Amino acid sequence: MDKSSTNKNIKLSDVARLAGCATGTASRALSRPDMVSKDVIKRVQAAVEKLGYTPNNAAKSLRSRRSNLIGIVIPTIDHSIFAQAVNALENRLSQLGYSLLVTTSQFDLKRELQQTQMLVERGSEGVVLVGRMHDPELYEFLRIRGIPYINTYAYRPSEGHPFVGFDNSKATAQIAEYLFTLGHADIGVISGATKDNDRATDRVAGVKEAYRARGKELPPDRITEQPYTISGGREGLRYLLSKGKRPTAVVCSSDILAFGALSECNALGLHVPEDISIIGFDDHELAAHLRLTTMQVPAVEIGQRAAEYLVAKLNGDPVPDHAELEVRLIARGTAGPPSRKTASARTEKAR
Amino acid sequence: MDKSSTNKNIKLSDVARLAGCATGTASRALSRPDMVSKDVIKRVQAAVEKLGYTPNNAAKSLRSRRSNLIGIVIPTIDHSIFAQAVNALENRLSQLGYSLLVTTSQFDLKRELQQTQMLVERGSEGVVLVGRMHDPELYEFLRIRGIPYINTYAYRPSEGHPFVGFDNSKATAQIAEYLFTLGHADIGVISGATKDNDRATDRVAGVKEAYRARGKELPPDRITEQPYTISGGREGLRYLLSKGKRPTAVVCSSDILAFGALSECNALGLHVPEDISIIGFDDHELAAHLRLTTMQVPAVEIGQRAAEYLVAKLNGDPVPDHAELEVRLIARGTAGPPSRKTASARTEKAR
DNA sequence: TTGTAGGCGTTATCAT
DNA sequence: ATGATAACGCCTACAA
Repeated sequence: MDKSSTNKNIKLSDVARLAGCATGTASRALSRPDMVSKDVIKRVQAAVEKLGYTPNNAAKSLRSRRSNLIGIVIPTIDHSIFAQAVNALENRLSQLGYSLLVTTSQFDLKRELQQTQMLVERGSEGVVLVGRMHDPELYEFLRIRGIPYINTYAYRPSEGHPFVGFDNSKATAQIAEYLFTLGHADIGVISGATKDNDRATDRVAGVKEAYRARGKELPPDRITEQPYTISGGREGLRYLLSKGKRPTAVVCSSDILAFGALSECNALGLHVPEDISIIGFDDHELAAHLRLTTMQVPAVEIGQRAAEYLVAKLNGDPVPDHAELEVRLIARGTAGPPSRKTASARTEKAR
Repeated sequence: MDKSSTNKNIKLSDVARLAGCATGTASRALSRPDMVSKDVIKRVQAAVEKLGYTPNNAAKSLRSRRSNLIGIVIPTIDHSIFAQAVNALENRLSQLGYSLLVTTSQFDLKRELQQTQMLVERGSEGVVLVGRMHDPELYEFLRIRGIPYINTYAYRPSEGHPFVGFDNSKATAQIAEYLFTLGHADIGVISGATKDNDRATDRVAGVKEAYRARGKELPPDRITEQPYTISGGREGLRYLLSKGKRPTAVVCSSDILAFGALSECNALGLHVPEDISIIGFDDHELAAHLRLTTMQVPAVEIGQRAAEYLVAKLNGDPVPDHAELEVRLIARGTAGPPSRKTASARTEKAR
């Protein structure tokens, strides 16, 4: 390592000169060592080392038309379930020789479109998207440019897009069915904002479908939309309690909401699951700790599979366009049979 | 929007031809509209629209020697406190016209070096680092190439590097001092792995320093290192209880560890804070919910400031190299005065 | 096996 | 204000 030099603009031709060969040869020595003599390779490597040469990726990309960059547009990174997937995605991409460009849509489909275009301009060869509903122009943009992409955290192959994830509405339908089996007949739903959010929308829809499958309907006042926060969950629970007879069970579309609901039950002196059952979604790191019954989401596998899918596509390798991953209902302590006695009208206590 | 064409390889010269001007003029029309006539701008924009032109970023970077890319190497994204900072960093960078390349070191300094070099090869103009201890070669690499960088989540200006963050050892010293003031004299520490992790190391050191400031020493068997998980926290608490008389308070170097410790106390029938005080670090989203007394860390501000610092440096704008951000001890329900009666030796219950 | 030379798409420079 | 031309650093035919 040459310590004194301020070797900023070392280029391959400098390496070649020092190694006593042509630039093209030096290039081959580095990227196709099998096409070059042992001796030259050694000299080139020595020169690289001595000069502290780093390839210029812009030039490489320009010439080779390959950036080795993958982009992801995520609603927000500040969400443990997405963070886990991004982490897994990055690790797998890194192993496969790709780097990850991360950007956020803030749950705004127009912004998602803009950010995707930006990622592509920046050279992303493939794009990871969250959910299944995107601006139609987004799909068109990707199609025209021939950029491979994959929808994650959702599964709806009939829509004709590549998916790695699970069907959100089937997942909550399964939760509701589980509650029905336990004996519940009156279920409330605390949802995150459904606008521009197909995961949230589908999760609410799943509960409705489960009702319909039993020939019933989920009443509109059994659904409340709240911000994805603890206090959103608390507020949601209070809302549900304020509508006449209280539901015997509550399905939350994220664990954070469920934590808030749990917290509010605690504050109100409601016993879980005796007085009311609460079920979450995600299997957050702390769900086990709080004994929350919840739906486990394969975030890590989603990240890994998305990486593998895109890289396979880019290499022209065959790879299925649809991977339905398993979600698993983890029965812990917050859901049980409804209590025999009719729920006493204690809603006034809820403010 | 031209729907039928498969406009992949539209270049600026195509736009220029359609707009009836020279390539260079078209370039200026897009990037320096003030140097070009209104008329040409309009024609160029129309041509861009019609052809669906997207600039080739590799060519742009190669020629202009600017990538508008910033890189970050983070131990893991899968950690709410880092996720928050990355989220804030990305949002701020996006506003400033930069994109973010994210990569992870997995708490390994050699890997951190490699990843940093990779980020720079990929064209990052600036680099965000976590912590203050890095491979010396990393600093050298950045210095030689003249790449601006900033250390985050730490503050030690005497080391001669740019910092935006807080002094981890001062923070835990403050926690220990708070406990001393409450009347505690025997404090245990549950730390994350300190290897290659200056934040963890400094946090342990802070408690030691607080002891020394009072002319005492923190006994080695009052410190345990555990993985950053709930069960790490539980295990850590059990370890501390297994060493003779139990400490009256425990400082955890992250909230996750504290949640585990709390959980274990609960399982053991230990009342918090009557029997034992527990303090965390981070002010995790759920800390308020669990009434955890903890140190609040300005993750969002760290992310924003890091973005602003690097962009200012790249623009040649003056900007201070050191920003010490405030941490704040949030007193909630898990720390209080030690109980009067001598703690009964109930350690055998802790397995 | 190695050298030579042209071009990837853009912006900068120098004219006009 | 605009046009022409030359790089930016690398890779890859093609020639030797």
